[in-house]
Amino acid sequence: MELDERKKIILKAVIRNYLETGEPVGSRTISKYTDLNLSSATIRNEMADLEEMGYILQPHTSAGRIPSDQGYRFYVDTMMEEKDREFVELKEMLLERQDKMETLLKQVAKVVAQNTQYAAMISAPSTHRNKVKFIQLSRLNPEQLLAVIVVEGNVIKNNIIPIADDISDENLLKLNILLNTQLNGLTMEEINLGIIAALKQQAGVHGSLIGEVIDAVGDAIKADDDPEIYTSGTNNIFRYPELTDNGRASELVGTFEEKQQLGSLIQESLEADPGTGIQVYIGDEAPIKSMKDCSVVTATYELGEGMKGTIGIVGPKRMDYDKVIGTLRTIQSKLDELYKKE
Amino acid sequence: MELDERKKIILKAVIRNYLETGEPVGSRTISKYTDLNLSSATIRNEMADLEEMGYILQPHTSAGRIPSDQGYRFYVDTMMEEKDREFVELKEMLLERQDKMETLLKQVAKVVAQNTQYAAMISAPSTHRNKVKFIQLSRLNPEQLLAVIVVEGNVIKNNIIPIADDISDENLLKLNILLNTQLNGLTMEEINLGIIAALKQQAGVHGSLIGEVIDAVGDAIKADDDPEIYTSGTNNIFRYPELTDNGRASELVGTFEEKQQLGSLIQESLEADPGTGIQVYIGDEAPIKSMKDCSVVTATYELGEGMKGTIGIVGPKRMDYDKVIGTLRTIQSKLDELYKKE
DNA sequence: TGTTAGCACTCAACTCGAAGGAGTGCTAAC
DNA sequence: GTTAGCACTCCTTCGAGTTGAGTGCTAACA
Repeated sequence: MELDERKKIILKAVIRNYLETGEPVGSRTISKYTDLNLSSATIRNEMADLEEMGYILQPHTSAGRIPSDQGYRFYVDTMMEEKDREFVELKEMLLERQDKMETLLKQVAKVVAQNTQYAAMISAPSTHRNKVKFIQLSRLNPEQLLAVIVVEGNVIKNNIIPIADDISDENLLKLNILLNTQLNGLTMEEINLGIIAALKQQAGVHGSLIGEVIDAVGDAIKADDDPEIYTSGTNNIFRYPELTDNGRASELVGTFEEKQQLGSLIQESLEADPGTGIQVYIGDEAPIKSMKDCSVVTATYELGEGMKGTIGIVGPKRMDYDKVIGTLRTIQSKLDELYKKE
Repeated sequence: MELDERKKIILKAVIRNYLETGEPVGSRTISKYTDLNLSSATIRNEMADLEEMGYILQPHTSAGRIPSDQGYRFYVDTMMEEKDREFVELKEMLLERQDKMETLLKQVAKVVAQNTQYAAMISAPSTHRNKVKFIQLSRLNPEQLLAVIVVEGNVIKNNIIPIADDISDENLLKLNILLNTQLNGLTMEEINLGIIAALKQQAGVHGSLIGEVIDAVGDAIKADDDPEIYTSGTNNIFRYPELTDNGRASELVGTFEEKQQLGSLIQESLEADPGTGIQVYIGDEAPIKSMKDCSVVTATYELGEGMKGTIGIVGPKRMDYDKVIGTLRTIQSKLDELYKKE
């Protein structure tokens, strides 16, 4: 069977109505709601078809219809194609460029959660593809060196390196020059074991000490800080009984604490990004079991210089997709503006 | 009226029983539970007295008794006096000394939450009283300096300082020497505006540029990183209906996300610490409104060099105080061991 | 005087059935 | 193809009745 124009209108009306009220939608409501001027009986026939086709379903025999996952998917797909969403005016917007990335990200998560009334999460941009701008080794004391590495985007990494023997100022200076000339301009991704080995060779036969230090610097660069993810508005899930009834709240709250699980979701969305930067996962489509009754909308953001991160919004399937996507687009562009001048 | 020995035994029996079952305790239960060999009628008389004295209360006329806040307080106080708690064997213990403080703290929170089955939080040790070990300014590029400050305990702070004019290598070297000779050995707390002003004077009439840089270094030192607090096991609160019924879960989950509120609680417990390092807040005693139906147990820990932080456990009032306090004591000593050798 | 048995009473929790109502599917007529 | 009408379904709500745990009080007992 085909989804003819009238069925589409009815389907959309059902979904819109359900998004607003959260209650199953009956045929009489649709009959009044739309300007199709059809009786409820006719609508009933159409709705029976739509149910057979899998777009809507009945919680029980004598109830109205609610959208199925397939129905939501249809709605999201056609909506996204149909019109470019307008930007949304954000309330309590207070995004300023921050010294600390962390502060900014927490702010963004908060603004998003407050504006949408869903749970929000945000991942720190990966710096793997950022270029090393500056490396410095300093002697803290005879047993410890301090390595400071600055990459584009002013992300700073520190590492304290324990050393077996003291190192002379001269050697330290040489080492600093060597590291900077050889590594500056490379991305963290590019600095692999081969390059480290080559470095060691160039450092000459200064003995194992230098080798150790170079290894430690390499480690510091590669060190994959576990995925930094910040969340906000977790308690917004309590606004939606379908997410919290039957003790499901516990599972969801737990998931929001397990940053690793959220990380996998964000990873997935980065990989699957078709270019629009926005993706919608409905129910089982998200790779996290505890979110099977949720919808997740993710957006890739960019903070200049190719630093990409992801914002995610988690809410009930009857989420206000328009508003959420609008909010995310707005945030995307604000962040873009904020860091354009760099 | 006095709390005679028999009343104490009965009160403890009521509390113990309620901690185990979570159900109001009736007189017949006590009559069998204790070896007082008293009939339920006698117990009823005693319980009526205890209620009048405020140690227990009835949810409704025909129900058993549950402990009041005052009752819990009595229980905790006498228990804590009576015996030194034994340490508790921790399950899934995996505490290793970590390069990153953050990783360790998250681990501790997780271990505590898993072992107690309550919600746990931990604050990063304050470094205000730690001494500055090392300061270094480096030139990133003509417009930016990088300030790196290392304090005892190997805590590293970074700051990028924008400068109006380029600075010569010579001046930078001088500045570094000045900063290190003047500030090393002082605690972050001690470095106030007066000292900064004195520094500026010593730097001479090098003009406003140097002054600005010194100010920025001062700011970097004082910069109060907002209280780093990590939580784990938030979803454990769902194990206790009295915390989650009537939509109270939302408020609690929200509180666990608002690190600032948790910070005030931790601050309060640091200030009130009588020396034992362990404190119990029952109901309203904690300074956070949303925790009025909870008990909070806090413990101060120390990571060598006077770096003190706080661990907190939040659960229902009918918390297994013995186990919780034992767990915290165990953690305290493990952390102490872990960092003793520094 | 303290303890106990006995009894009437209270009140939350559970069960059950009836009533109400929203909504459907089907049929027959337009 | 559309619609009015009607029987049917099934969730929800409500009140009544029942149950059972537990109490407070009284009177008797050691």
